[in-house]
Amino acid sequence: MMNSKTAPFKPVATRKIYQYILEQFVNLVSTGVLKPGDKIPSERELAEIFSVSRPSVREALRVLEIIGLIDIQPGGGAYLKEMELGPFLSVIAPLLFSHENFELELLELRELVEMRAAELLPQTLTEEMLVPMRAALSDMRKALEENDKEAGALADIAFHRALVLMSDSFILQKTLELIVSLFEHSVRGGRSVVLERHEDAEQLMKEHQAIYDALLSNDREKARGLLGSHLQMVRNLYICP
Amino acid sequence: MMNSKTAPFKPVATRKIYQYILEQFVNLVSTGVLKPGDKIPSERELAEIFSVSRPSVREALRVLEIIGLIDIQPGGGAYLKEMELGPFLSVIAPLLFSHENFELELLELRELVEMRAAELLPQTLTEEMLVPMRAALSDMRKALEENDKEAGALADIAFHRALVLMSDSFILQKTLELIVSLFEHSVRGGRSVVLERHEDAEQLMKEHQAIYDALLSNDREKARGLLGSHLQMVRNLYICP
DNA sequence: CCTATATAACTGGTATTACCAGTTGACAGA
DNA sequence: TCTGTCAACTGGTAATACCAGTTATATAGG
Repeated sequence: MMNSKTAPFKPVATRKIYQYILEQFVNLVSTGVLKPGDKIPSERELAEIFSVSRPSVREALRVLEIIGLIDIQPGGGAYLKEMELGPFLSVIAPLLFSHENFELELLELRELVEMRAAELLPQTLTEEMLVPMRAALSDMRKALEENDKEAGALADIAFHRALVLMSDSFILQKTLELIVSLFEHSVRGGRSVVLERHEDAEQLMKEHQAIYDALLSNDREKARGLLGSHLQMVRNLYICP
Repeated sequence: MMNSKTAPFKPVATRKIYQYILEQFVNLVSTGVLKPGDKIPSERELAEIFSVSRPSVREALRVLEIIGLIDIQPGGGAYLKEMELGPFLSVIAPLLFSHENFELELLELRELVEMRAAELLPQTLTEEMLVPMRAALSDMRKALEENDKEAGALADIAFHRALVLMSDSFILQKTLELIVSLFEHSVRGGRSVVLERHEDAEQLMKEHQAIYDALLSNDREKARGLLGSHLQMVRNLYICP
C-alpha cells in the first residue's frame, strides 16, 4: 500500500449526483432566488435541465421532502415551502423517544429557553411588539369559552412562541420550534398538550394573562418571575395529570 | 365542493412505499434489533424482501443516509452506525447560517446548556465520573505542548462534552452535540474553533484545569462560577479574534 | 506449499424506458 | 350555464441494463 507521505495526493472527492442537485436547490433558497410558494419544475423537466436521469432528480427531491423544504403533490407538482422540521422529526422521533423521561427533559429545556428569552426582552416593550401575544391570549380565551381544547393548546403554544419572538434571538426561536415539534411527535404528545380538566386550562389562562399584564406595564422582572412559576406548573401538570 | 360536515369521511392516507421501508428500519433500530455496525442487505436483496422495486429501496436508503443512520460504501455495502446529524446539517447549514450572528447566538445557547448542566451535576462527584474530563484535560495539555491546535480544539470540545455528560441529562447532551455539529458546519467554524494565539490556548487550558480542580474537591458552586467566566471569555475570543 | 495475480461475482450509482394513478384544464354536449 | 368526457399533464413505481468500483475465489507462478 502506498504511504501517504510518499504520495502527497489528496483523495478525489466523488460526490453523488443527487448531492449536486441538492446543493443547487439549497443555495437558491438560501440566497432568496427561490422563495416559499414557488413551483418546482416537473421531475422530467429537471432531469433535462440538469442533464441527469429522473431517478437522480427524484433522490434529490426525496431529501428535500424529508428536510421539509418542498411539498410534493402526486399528480400535481412540487412546491417550495418554509422549511419545517416536521417530516424529518417524524422519521427520527422513535429513535429519540425510546429514551426514558425524554418528554420531561424537553419541558425542562423549554423552560431554559423561555426564561432566557425573557431575559433578552428589549428594555421597552412597545404596544406593537405585544400584538402577537395579545392575539394568542384572545384566542385562548375564546377556546376556553367554547371548550375547544384543541384550539386552546394551539393558542397556548402561540403565546409562548410570541414571547420568544420578542427576544429577537433567532436561535432561541428555532430551538423552541424544535422543542414544540418534538413534543408533537412524542407518543403522549398529542394528548398531553391538550388539558383534560377545564379548571386547569382556566388556571393556565390566568397565568398567561398575568404575564401579559406584567409585560404591558413594562415590568419585565415580574413577568419573568410569573413565567417561571407558570412553566413549573405546566411541568407539574405533565408529571401528574 | 363537498363540505366536510355533509361528508364525515376522513381522507385516505396514502403513504409512499419508501416510507414503509423507512419505518421498518427506524423501528428495528429503536427496538435494538438492528445495532450499529450491522450490515444491511444489498439493495437487490431488500427489494426482494420487501417485494418492491430497487428504486423504492434506494429512496429509503437515501433518507437513512441523510439522517446519518447508515454509511453507504459504493461497491461495498451499507452499514448501520450511531445516528449522527452531520449529513443532515451539512444540507441545511446554508439555510441556517444565512442568518446574521447565528454563530454568536450558538455560543450563547451553548452557554445556557452548559450552565444548566453544571446545575444538574450530582451532589457528590465520584472519581470515576471525572475520568472523561481528566482524559480531555490531559489531551489538551499534550496538544498544547506539541502546539497541535487541531488536537487542542478537539480536546476542548471533549472537555465540555464530558461536563454535560455528568449532568445525566439526555437532552442537554443531544443539544450540545447539535450545537457542536452546527458550529463545525459554519462558514468560519473550522477556523474559529482553532485558536491562533498560543497564549490564549494556555489561558483556556488553565481555566479548564481550574474547573476540573473545583469539581474534584466537590465544590460545585465554584466550578459553576468558573465555567461561567470561562464561557464568557470564549465568547469574547470569538467576537474579537 | 505459499504467494501473487487474474478472474468472477458481487456491490452501489446511474440511465432508460415503461406503465399506472392521480390531477388539471379545455372542450363539447346537454 | 352547467356537466361530463377526454387529453395532457403530474408523480409513484417497476423493470432492466450498464458502469465502476469492491471482494472473494481460483488459478498460475514462485
